[in-house]
Amino acid sequence: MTRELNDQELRRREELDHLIQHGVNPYPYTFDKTHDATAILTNFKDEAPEEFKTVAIAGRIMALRRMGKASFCHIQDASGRIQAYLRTGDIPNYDDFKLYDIGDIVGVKGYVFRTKMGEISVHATELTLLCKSLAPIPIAKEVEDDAGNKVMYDAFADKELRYRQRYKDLVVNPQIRDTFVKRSKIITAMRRYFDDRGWLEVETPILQPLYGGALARPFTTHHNSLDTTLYLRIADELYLKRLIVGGFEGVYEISKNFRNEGMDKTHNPEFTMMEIYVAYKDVYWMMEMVENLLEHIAQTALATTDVTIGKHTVSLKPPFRRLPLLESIQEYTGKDISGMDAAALHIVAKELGIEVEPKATAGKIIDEIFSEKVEHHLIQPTYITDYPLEMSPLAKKHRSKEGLTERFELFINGQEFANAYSELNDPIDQRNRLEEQSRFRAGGDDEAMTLDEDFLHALEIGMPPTSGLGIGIDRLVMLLTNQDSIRDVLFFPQMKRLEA
RNA sequence: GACCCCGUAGCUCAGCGGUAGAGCAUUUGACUUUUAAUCAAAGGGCCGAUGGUUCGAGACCAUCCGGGGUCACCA
Repeated sequence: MTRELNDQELRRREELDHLIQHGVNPYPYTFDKTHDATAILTNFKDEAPEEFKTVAIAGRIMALRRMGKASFCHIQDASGRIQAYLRTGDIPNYDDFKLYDIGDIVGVKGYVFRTKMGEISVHATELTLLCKSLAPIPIAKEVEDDAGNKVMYDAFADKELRYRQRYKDLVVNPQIRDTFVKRSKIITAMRRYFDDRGWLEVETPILQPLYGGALARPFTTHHNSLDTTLYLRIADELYLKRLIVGGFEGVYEISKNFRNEGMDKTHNPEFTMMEIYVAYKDVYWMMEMVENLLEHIAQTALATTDVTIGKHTVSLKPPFRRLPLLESIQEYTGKDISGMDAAALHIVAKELGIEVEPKATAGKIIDEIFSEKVEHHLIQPTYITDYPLEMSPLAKKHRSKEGLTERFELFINGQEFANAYSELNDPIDQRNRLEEQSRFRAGGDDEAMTLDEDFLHALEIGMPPTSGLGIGIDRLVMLLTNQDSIRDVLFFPQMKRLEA
């Protein structure tokens, strides 16, 4: 498909042709870069300019001021921006420079100096075109007003275009790179924490013949050779547990999960989850591990445990508050619902002004009350513990509290961040619970779990006592980078396809 | 899925019934230390799409397509 070129695109193609006619390769192979822009800016000293007598920088031209026989441009590399000064006579190809544009990638060799206006710059002795840009980029200009505030002119602000063309967003709004650099640091810190403790990073199938380990609608696909339906995983859980059965004592996986559900500020159809399983541990051990882990990550990635998110400051310093689910409801509603059956809970929900479906089970109603009345209060890190059995088909029964499980969810800033159990390893109990899920499914709950015979067989071989945890990485990054939309922590968030 | 807002030049936006506008970007000219460089001139648009109302629609109405936001769904 060809598309009509606008005047700026046509002009750049003409310039490209001219450069080629002049013997310039507009797309050369390498450039020997010696310095990052920021390294020069921070290390250059006026009393010792000889330390920067020959530098080679490379990057994209982001601003261009031509003044006849001399020009200034700003060159942006991964570290930042530095000004280059180009003068006829100093470089042999100054005339070709007129065919360069904002957006072109260039290499500049030269010496560092400070201009009359005080800006540290590179005085070019060689100029090399490294990539001719054929499409114009938006130009963001930033200036400080009299009060010292930064004012943006012509920012690239259209969110749709920024998400669809993230490459352009990163060029024009380089400050957003910080979020993604932090994302990488967060994941690296987490990985290192686990590796240091001897737990093994593993990979398990994304294409699964049965989906399980969570309650969600899957994406469905088809394998041609096997002529069979496969599902994109909604969770790693059942495969990681098989590895614990196999004898590994600590395994974790950081990977994409896929859920075929609504999209909003905290949900993308593909998202990154970390799941870890450690043998011979229970959920109480896991609480201590998680709070230490989060402290470690915050210290490593942010150098502080006090995190600003929206209007709140959250402290990730251990220990985190622990609050049983039913007590949390009592604390925020004044209602003691312990021991109530579904009928009694329906009445309580009505008193609290919460609408629930008439056929809702006790677990669903409790969850509804929690979501409506408690969750948004949980700003500081809080472990909600002791979830009802029917809400937790893969968690071990509580060792002392009837009808409850050994489970916690971690809430921060009113959102769920982690979910963990003492993992159910009794194969007979597990079969009963999954069969109950099957009955929910038959009753119309299309998100109830499927029964995975092979997983049950693995449990029959025997899984040691194990604690497991899942942490939503995207939300963790949002928390630690003070972003309120998941789209701002994903390079390429899911968008609707545009018609041709 | 419901409701509200948005879609006009490469970018950011104004125009809200009467000949399509501004700033930046772009082009041409001047300028060998500029800083949103400056000065002078110029080009650039199926006003998201399709129907309708009207003598006349970028504007009003309807539908559709994209996006943002609230809510619902996501235990």
